[in-house]
Amino acid sequence: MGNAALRDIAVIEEIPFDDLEGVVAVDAHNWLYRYLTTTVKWTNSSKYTTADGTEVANLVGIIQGLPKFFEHDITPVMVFDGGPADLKADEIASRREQRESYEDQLEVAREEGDEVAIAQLESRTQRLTPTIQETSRELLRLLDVPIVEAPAEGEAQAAHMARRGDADYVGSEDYDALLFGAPLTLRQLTSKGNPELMDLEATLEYHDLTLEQLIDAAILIGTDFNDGVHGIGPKTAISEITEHGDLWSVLEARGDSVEYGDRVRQLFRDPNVTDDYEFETTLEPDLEAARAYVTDEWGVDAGEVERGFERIEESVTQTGLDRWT
DNA sequence: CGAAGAAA
DNA sequence: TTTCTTCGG
Repeated sequence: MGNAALRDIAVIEEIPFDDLEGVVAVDAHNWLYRYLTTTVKWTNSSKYTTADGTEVANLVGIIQGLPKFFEHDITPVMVFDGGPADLKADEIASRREQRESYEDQLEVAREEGDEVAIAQLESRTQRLTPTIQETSRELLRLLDVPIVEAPAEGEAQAAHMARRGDADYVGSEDYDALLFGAPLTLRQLTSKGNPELMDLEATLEYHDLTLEQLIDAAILIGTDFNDGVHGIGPKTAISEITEHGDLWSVLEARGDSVEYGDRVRQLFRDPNVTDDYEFETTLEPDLEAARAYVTDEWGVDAGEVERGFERIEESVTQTGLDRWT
């Protein structure tokens, strides 16, 4: 099940865009997914599909979404989910292998009934096609937007970067970021109004919990990787953890059990992340190449991306996008 | 995922 | 008051 109940636990406040400054490690999958579901929805979907049926809504989404960052003092770093770490010229074959490898792993997990592994793989596999991943990366590269390849969940990697101080915020709609230990998470970066700031320290302080206890509470409620205990919502989860200390004590006291509790706990406490990344925050986008890529190479209607490019261009000429160094 | 209404 | 369920986006 989902874990929308975390919203009731997390300390979240609206923050003016102009108060933001620094680097935001964006969960690229979530960010892109947003446009693939919403942008396509209310407009003519054929507009975002080429003659041979290739989805290009992601390109439109990127061009419409990036100005949000550029027009304010925040540099996006796009963190992609685990997959091929290297995107060179001869990657088609290896990418296919990678996909099949995921499929195989999923198959094995299903056969074994390993619910946690299934959930984990599905969260990575979802529905960003290889083409979408590839064209997104290429467009971002032309725009000089940094990309980081996560070994597994992009969410976890982004949180890791924020914890190390290499990013000031994690950008994601997902409350899981909190459980992965992201100090500050920005939500609603795509929509019109101001974003929300989710504060881990404030959350822990408010409930007088440790991060480990917060994770345990979340497991009781239910996460993307496990079903919670029936009858336990945010309120009782917090009070039970507070009373008994940790997950196992709570379960023992109530005579309840939770499937794969230890696995899920480990998933959040010690996620698969890497220190092997590097990026510059001084952006030098090649707008001409980006325009050509989107309109000429992929045939996107120029009108669809005109305003977005203009906004990016204005940001570039006015600020050079190099305020951060 | 969020909102709203039912159920507990 | 809190949790469960359903439905819309």
